[in-house]
Amino acid sequence: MAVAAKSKANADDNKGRKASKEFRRQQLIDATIDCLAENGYSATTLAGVSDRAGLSRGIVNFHFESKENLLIATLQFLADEYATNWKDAVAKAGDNPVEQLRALVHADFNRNVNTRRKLAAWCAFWGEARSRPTYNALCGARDAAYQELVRKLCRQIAREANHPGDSDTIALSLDSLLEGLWLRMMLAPQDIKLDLAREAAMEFLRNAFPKHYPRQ
Amino acid sequence: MAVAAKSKANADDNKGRKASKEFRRQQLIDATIDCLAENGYSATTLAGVSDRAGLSRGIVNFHFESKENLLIATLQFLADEYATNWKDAVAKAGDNPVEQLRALVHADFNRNVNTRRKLAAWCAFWGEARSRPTYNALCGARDAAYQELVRKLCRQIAREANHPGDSDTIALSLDSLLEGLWLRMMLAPQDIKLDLAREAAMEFLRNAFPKHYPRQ
DNA sequence: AGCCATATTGAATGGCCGTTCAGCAATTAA
DNA sequence: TTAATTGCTGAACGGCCATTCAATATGGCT
Repeated sequence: MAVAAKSKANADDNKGRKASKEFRRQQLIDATIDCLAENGYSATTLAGVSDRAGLSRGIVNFHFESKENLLIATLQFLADEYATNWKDAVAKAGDNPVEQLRALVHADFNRNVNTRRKLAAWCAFWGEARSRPTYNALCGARDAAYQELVRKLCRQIAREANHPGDSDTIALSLDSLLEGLWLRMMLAPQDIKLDLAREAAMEFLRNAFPKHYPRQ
Repeated sequence: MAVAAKSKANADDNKGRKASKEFRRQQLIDATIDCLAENGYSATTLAGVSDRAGLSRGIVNFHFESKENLLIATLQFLADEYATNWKDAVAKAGDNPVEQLRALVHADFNRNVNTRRKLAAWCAFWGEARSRPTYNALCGARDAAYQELVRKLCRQIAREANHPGDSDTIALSLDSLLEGLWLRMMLAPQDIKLDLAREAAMEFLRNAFPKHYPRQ
């Protein structure tokens, strides 16, 4: 899905040999996400990926050198997309920390980033992250910059409100809650839809900072 | 570690051929948890498991028929242990919903259940759960009964307090927060220790039900 | 048209891993 | 001591899968 990248000015080179290197890479990354979502990490094979992309067996090694590289590139893509998403959202929210934090939370449930297949792919990498340093580094999905920003915003808001609790603890809870909601959406998608999850996260904000996120 | 089970009255049959069937199974399950934690799901092999258990190659198929069965038994063990842990904790907490919920939260950070290796094993299964119905069923770690109880307790407490928010939403957030904290403890164990995670969860309760969980 | 560069193919290769099973060793019963 | 039972072993087998690479197809260029 959503193959956006194109290297040069040539627009619609999407089929056959005309496809640029960048396009092929993205095509294979998309197929990999599909396979991860459908079969899990352990059952994701190069044969499966190339079949799904409608290309031949050797194609991945041609474009990525190895399976490992393909998987890293896939995770890298997910991480970049995720980071771009929340950075854009915050940038659009203006200067107010309260609005910025609200935007950050909403960004997590953006329909572009928060797809079933992408959720499942993230989760597949989480499962392997402990044993692979490279994955672990990229899997700090909500990476250092994200966490730092959440902490900063919580601190600002808490100071304004003379909030009794420790703002860093609230920031940690918020991070974890968002990740936990993603995990639940993966494990039990029938129970918890996007709107419900976002509502749960907003309810958290209302409880943590009642003055800044009033009800109704 | 912590191999407790023994089938009959014979106590210290822990080595050699005397080991009972149950003991061997548990020994292999423990080795599997170690391998999952160390190598991840995809790199967990029967050779690795039997090596770690100090037994021969064919041992797993002898006791479990197949690798798949071993993994299911391992997940089953983790799920049972987890369930026993929170049920015991709640039982000891008396009749008060407030105390019961507090006990439930604390149970999640019990040092018996919340180990690095067990966390990592859980996470390994989460990554595969989407594509394997059997795992998915068992991976509702905080299973139906657990979630039902959390909802019930939140409802009771919220009613007493005339709480403005929807108690089911708070219950969902709490579930997700706890799972998210587990995930974070796995992905970044150096950043977040047991005490910090528990503190974050308790802070959530204080914010959600300030009258019932007062500060200090 | 003819040529070159290069993207792509797919059969061949080799390694790894789950499974099998005939045999061995330990324990128990007779 | 002998026989029978049963836990356990580890070599052998077969299948799957990542990787390689010589051959081929394609598009751009002159």
